[in-house]
Amino acid sequence: MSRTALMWFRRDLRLADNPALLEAVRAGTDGVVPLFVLDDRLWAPAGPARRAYLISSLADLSDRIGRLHVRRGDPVHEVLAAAQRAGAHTVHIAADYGPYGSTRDTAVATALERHGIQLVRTGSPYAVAPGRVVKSDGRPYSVYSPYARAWREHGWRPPVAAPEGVPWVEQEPAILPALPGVAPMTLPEPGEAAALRRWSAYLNTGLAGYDEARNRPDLDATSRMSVHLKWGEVHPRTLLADLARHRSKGSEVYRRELAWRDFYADVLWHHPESAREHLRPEFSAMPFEPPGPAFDQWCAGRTGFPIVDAGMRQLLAEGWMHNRVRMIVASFLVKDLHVEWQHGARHFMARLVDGDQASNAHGWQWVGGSGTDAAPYFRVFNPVTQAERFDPAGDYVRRYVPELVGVAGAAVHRPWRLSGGIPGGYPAPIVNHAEQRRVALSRYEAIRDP
DNA sequence: TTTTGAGTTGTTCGA
DNA sequence: GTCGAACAACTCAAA
Repeated sequence: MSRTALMWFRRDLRLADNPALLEAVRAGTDGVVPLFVLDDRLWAPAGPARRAYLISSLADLSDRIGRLHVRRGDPVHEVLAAAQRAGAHTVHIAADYGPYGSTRDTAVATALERHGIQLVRTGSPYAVAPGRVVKSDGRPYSVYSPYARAWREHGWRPPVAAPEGVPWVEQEPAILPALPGVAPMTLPEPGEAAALRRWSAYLNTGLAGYDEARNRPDLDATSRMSVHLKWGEVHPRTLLADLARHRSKGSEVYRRELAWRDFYADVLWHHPESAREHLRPEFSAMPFEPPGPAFDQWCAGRTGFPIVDAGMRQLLAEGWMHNRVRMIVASFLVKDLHVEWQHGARHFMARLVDGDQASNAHGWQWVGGSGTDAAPYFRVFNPVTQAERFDPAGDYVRRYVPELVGVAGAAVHRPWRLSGGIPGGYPAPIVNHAEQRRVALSRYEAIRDP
């Protein structure tokens, strides 16, 4: 009887701290077939940055294990076909809790079962899997703080080591398919080893000051773990275990950010429709503007508000944006341009190298006010105040907005005030913020008490 | 069972 | 310039 197992990698492109892989090794005494399926449904909306990063991370994983089988198509067909070719009796995965992923996995499990093959789910991409932390009445939390407290009390397992001497099965030449739509751009170094190197360096140099410096886009003060967490090149358990050994205010705050990640995955698990719809139904009555020329200017980084434009251009250039700036540009789209959050969220997902459906949709809804535990409606980010507070010398803006490199210091945040006028080629502000703030507040007022 | 108070990444206004 | 209050409404947990 065959003892071959199939390890279906998805968002867990690592060998260390990978319980599903340990299960596969335990079950596959005769061999473990490593498989990745480029899922057509996920490939198309991933956008050039995320596609390019994924391909290079897969190449890295393939190098490390000898040969990763990469297929493209419908997972229901590809996983079954690969399992049958290998004679595998079990297929091993880390559970996916997203609206599409969980449905897809159920379909794959059903197809496998018809052929006597079992889909074994072990672990998840989260420290605490969605649905595991609930209130005393059994219902899910809808507010972050109590969730985070319960999340901490619930706790998580310690990391597990990478398996040694895995009998990887080389089934066929695994050449990454030539793929259209992969943009040549400068992306973070991919792979598990690079992720752990970066993390280790951050632990020693950046973490202690994280609580303050994390809000400063002009500094390179964040860990940049988001892309590695997105693809599971590192598991949050690994980070949490290291955080516990590096006690500081920065460490505490960093752990809270990991709790936000689990919280949003939990919210999406309980409310799958919130990936696309307002979580608070009253927002369906909110008047929004259809995306028009102003939306295009926002996408292109030509709103005339330097901090907004710098952020949007960083996104286009690097597939990444500093989190503080994500909030500023999101607030600008929803509350200054009155465009529904879904349009901005879609643009983000098409560009971000670390784009995660749960964090993205609920980050946007937090800003827009329609989410679980969202910012109160009257919290409208002022793009100039935010810029002066968090990019005090204007370095971040000048890095991404070449039209303004000649403007020294914080004056760069108000180019319309420069004595020589707005530098050539840079747009005038497309809206009056104070005015649009009042418009936003009155629109929120309207849906509050109909 | 009911009450109370804390929470939540901001801005503006007026003293 | 600095500081506290006001800007709502609601969840959650402790009292």
